[in-house]
Amino acid sequence: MNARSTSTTRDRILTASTELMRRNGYAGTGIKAILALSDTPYGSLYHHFPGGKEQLGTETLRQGGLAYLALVESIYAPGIDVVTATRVFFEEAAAFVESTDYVDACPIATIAGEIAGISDSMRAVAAEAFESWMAVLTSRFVAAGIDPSRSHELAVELFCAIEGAFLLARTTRDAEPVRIAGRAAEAAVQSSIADAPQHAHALRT
Amino acid sequence: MNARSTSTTRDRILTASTELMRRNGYAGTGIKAILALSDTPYGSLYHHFPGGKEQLGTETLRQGGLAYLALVESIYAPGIDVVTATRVFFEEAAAFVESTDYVDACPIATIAGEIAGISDSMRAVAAEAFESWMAVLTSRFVAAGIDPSRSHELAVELFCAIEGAFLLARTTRDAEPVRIAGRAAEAAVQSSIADAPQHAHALRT
DNA sequence: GTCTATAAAACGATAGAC
DNA sequence: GTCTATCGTTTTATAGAC
Repeated sequence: MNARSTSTTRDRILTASTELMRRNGYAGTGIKAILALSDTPYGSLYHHFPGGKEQLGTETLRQGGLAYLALVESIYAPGIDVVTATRVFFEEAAAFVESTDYVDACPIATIAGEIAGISDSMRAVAAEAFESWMAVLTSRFVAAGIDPSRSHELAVELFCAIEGAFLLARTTRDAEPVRIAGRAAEAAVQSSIADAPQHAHALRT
Repeated sequence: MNARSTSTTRDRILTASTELMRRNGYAGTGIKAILALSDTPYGSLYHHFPGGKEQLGTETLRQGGLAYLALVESIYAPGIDVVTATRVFFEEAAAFVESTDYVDACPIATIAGEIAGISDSMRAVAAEAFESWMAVLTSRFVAAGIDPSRSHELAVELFCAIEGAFLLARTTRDAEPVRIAGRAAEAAVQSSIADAPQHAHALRT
């Protein structure tokens, strides 16, 4: 056995789980649907995921979180202008939602909203993923000269804008909310840079 | 039979459904759990909701939408300063999420995210509810002297901010994102008024 | 590690007495 | 309109052959 063959089946299951759960949520996605999509026999799933559905959900959240983290890091590449990055991020998000006919948006938001109140272990993994995205944004804003405290707020604002817009876009089958949220986000980043002091930080009244 | 007794059982079922589905979603909420919470026998549900679970979900979305519409209308009361209303709205939202130990937030967002891709009829009802809230916001902003097109964008931005913040607050068990989003929303409304070409007098000072 | 057959429980829904 | 008993299906999970 080589390294590739030992992880292929497991990855295929996880890919199918991510695709289905991001659309229909955790409770709305059946084990059998995951097996059918990944073309995997029933028993293999419990060999690779002995913890059953909850383990599968947890690792789906983790994988989705890492995938989106990579996307955020690639768009907010170190050294790239954060205003431009913000515009590109929302533009690409809007185009993506449209390209999937409004079924796919955030890989883990639907799951997170559903399990936040019933599984604390899954909730914690989702929280970790969300915070990892915002940590990247915060660090990029700080690197752009924005006050650390303001950078964190800005990251939270951007997160809220994109997630709220994703929900609205999927529900109304219209990507315009993502573009509207994007223009607002871009302006917020722009004005935060304009307000940023060059050296000593001044207290704002 | 009088008017009150004919609607009591039905309302009790709907109240229980709203409470459970807003937390655990549509697929995550079982009929039996709704019956147990509402202390209603099994058969009564299918007497009042012959369409079964999907009808129950649809009317839950409708009721949740109307309840939140009333809340938005009460906070954004005609004649009240929209900047103040925005601050109050987010402050009360943050306090509410905390008071429920981060399990309750938007009454229909969790359901909407889950069913957007599987039930077009339920999706349409959720979209109608979301748009009714934004219509109130838009009309209030227009009344405050903000350009109609800008008013609509502002309403979308506020919707995205609160829904994204709700998701983040429930997932991280922290209401601070709601407060951060609120301050940003308040500033956005404020600056939109400042940019407004005409007089921005509130009807009442 | 892969696969099938099946167990055990939960689900949505119905029938029919009252 | 209320309530109980129960149907048929689907669900998660396991057992055991290969």
